Amino acid sequence: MLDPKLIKEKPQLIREMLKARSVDFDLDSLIEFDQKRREFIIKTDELRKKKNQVALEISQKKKAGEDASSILAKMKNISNELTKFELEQESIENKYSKLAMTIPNLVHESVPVGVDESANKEIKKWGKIPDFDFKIKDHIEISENLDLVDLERAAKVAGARFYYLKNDLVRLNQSLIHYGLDFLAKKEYSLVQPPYMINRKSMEGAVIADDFEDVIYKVEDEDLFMIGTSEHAMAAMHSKEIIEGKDLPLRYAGVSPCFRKEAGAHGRDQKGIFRVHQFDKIEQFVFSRPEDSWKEHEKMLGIVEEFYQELEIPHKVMLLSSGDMGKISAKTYDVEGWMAGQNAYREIVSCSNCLDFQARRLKIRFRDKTNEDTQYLHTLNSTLIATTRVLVSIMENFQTKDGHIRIPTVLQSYMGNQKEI
RNA sequence: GCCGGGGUAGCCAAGUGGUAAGGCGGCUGUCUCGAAAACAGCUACGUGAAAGCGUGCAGGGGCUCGAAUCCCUUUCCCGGCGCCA
Repeated sequence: MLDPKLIKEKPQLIREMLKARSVDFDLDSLIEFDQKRREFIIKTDELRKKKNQVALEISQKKKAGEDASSILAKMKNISNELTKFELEQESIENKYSKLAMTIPNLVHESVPVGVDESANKEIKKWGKIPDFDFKIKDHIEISENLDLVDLERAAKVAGARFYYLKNDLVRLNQSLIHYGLDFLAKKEYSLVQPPYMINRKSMEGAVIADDFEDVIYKVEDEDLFMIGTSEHAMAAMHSKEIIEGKDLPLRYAGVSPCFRKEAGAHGRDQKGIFRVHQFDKIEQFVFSRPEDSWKEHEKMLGIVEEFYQELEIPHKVMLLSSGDMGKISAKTYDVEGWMAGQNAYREIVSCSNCLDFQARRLKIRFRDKTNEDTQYLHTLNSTLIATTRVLVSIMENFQTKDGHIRIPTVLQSYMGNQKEI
């Protein structure tokens, strides 16, 4: 959600944002609803004032033991009229907020303007792409040969885009998680294992309507939705709270499974465990003072870069264009890791600053002193590890001539000093 | 799951149908060389240029001229019992 005052005072700024994102949004209606909404507030407030005055009169007459029947009739009329006004006001408020909830976030000035990923900008590149002196396999073939993944039975039991991890790949998955948590704990993140299902209000605060349809699974007959990432549960964690300024920034490392419909991805990455309905993830989530959020954004990216350098995964950092970026984000870096089997860099991390967009929806505020006006804080999120994608990268980049997988050095101690799968 | 007790402002807390007590913490002002103390005002959200006005007593609904208060319902917390990995 954007600041209604900003929309009212600088509609031109909003129009530019919509154009940069190539988003079709009925801004004129929103402005009109907002204006009507304000008019109704004034009208109903006036009537309420009258009602309070009459109620006081009644109370005084009754206390004095006088007859109040003529005023009672007057009061009944005011009450009826007020009910009508309130219904109308509620209806216009609903129209306004429903539309306001679908407007995308502002776009930071450093974001390249463009319609899709072709306008993304490469910022950095790290690591040497591995050079193989044998014919390499993709992760599907490797995992079949070593009995590490069973896709066929998963399809039978759950459907497409599911998998059974098996044997040492299960251990490698757990090792990645363990290593990632230790890594963030050292950076003074608080570790959080959130609820894997959250209610509608919380989900709507963290996610924009389109994504709701395309990625979020709903639990039948319950007000519960499966989280698409721990970001969703962590964003809502402090909803409706006023945080003390001295406690900011709050840095959390969330670990959870992630559940995604992948409804818009038909035909893409159809095979293997690269794009799946369920995977484990460690996520960085930061609640920050507004003035610090850009600094925090770069800091999160730095942590990600350091992590993948230690893991020895060649990668590049992409700055997403206005058209490719998610609607809740004002600026997003993707980190793309090398996947030898695809001979390509593929997305493994997404690192975003959402400014006060989620905070407004979730009413997360802060202040330094108790009498000070509250201010919305800024929220930021970044993947540290989406395990399945990192597993693909490790399997493909670290494969050996004899068909095995070398375990990255930093993970070996987590695997009982095992060096190879 | 059952029985009982609860949810009032940043925190504590009074209030059984007629304008939301009080305290703590905080801010500003007066005073002071400065501070403390004392005193006064302010200390949720909306609207408004402002004065002000309105809303707000866990959420939703109802009865009533009028609801923090009565009724229904949902939810969360505490205690007890039951069940359970």
